Amino acid sequence: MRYWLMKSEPDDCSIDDLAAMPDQTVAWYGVRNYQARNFMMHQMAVGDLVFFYHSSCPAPGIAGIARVASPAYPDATQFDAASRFFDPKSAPERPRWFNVDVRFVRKTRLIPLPELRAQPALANMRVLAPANRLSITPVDPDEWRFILTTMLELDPDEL
DNA sequence: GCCAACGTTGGC
DNA sequence: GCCAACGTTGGC
Repeated sequence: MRYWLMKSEPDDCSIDDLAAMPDQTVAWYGVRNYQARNFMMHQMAVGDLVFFYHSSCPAPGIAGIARVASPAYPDATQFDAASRFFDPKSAPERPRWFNVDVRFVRKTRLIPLPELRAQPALANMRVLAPANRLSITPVDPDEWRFILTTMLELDPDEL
């Protein structure tokens, strides 16, 4: 079991939007970065836990918790000429881009980015690295536990 | 809207 | 395979 942080622009899909989806599940389409894609293809497993992070918005930060709900499968938007994620170099018989499905677990209080940065225990957290732009980053088990128990005052065993 | 960082593209 | 140009990300 691994832990992840996945960025979403709340204008596209916020934690509340995820909670309102049918089955509270959404396809994590639109990733067009090989490193992030490879995480989904090769390292994610159904059941992995995810911090749902709001990015490119007035108050960026962790907004909730989700779970990986499917294996990686070809991202449908790469074949859709009307989509902003269309990739003319991709073809159904050799897809370039994959996504997993992600299911809502719970909303949390918003932990703003500056509050994350202020924690010495999170000094090495991947998403906080200078100029990090990866939309999906691994989270160390120690970091996961620290954020859950100390910052959110939640019991990791009750998710 | 600015801008720094960084991944990707494409000419050579 | 190098590297300059360009596009994107994302915090501020």
